[in-house]
Amino acid sequence: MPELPEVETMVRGLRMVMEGRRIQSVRVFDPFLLEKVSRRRFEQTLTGKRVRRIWRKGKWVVIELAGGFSAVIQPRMTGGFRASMDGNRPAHSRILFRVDGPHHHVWFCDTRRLGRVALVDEVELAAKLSADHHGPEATDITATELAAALAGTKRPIKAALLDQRVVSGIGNIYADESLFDARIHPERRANQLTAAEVRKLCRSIRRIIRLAISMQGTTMRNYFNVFGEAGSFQDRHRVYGRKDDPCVRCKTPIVRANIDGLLGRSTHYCPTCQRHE
DNA sequence: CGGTTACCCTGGATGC
DNA sequence: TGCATCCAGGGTAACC
Repeated sequence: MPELPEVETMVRGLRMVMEGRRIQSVRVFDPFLLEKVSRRRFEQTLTGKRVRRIWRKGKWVVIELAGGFSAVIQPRMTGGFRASMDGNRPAHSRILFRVDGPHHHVWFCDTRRLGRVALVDEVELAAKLSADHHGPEATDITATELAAALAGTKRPIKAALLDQRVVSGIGNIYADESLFDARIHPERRANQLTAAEVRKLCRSIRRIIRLAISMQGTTMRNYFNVFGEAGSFQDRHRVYGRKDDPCVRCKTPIVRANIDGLLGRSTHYCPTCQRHE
């Protein structure tokens, strides 16, 4: 579920409960999520290590340990962390990190089990976070960078925005919201946007993603931060989840459609404000 | 190579 | 109430 603002919120919470602390134990309840590492090695490698730093790249969480190893977590659709002071297991909890702070228990929960967890050294970490997987961050991508990434592809602009190598951190919600803000139709071919449109889209992306971070992300159904609190950016959605509602700019009913090349994900837009020409 | 598709999972909502 | 069907904010391998 989470896109960049939700993952950023997640990471800020994790820092409060884990950063600088020592991991006392790790328990993997569902090894299915582990990527190329056994349950035993994952648990043993993390146990006893101090958490040096927690950060994110796009929608991926990095828990950096003293000594050089890092855990890289991809929450994908339904993954998230939950801190607690007692040992009660939350629903769908898959991994437990016990630390030496007041929030002794940090759980990784994932309803659909699509999330992935890797254990990497410095070299593997650099490879995982390279341009093979991630373009510039949506929080600060420049118009020059965006223009360069879009020039080479005739895919629909929305498909390009969902490609993490073009811009890192955007998912279905923020793609729709950014395109509405920039008044660009989601099916426009990426390489046919004018320079002015690319600049505008770039500003919209940065503005919306930053605003969403300040509002702790979007909670539609099951995203909550580390402390179980909902975000509030859903109150500012202009198109996502607003099918048939009047456009805030022109009153035209918002359309929800399936467009090609998006793996069946739904697309919301205003057919009047976002013209296809 | 760029672009598209199938698929990995589970559970809640919707429809009959 | 029960059951079938559809849908979900992601990412990647395999394919054309």
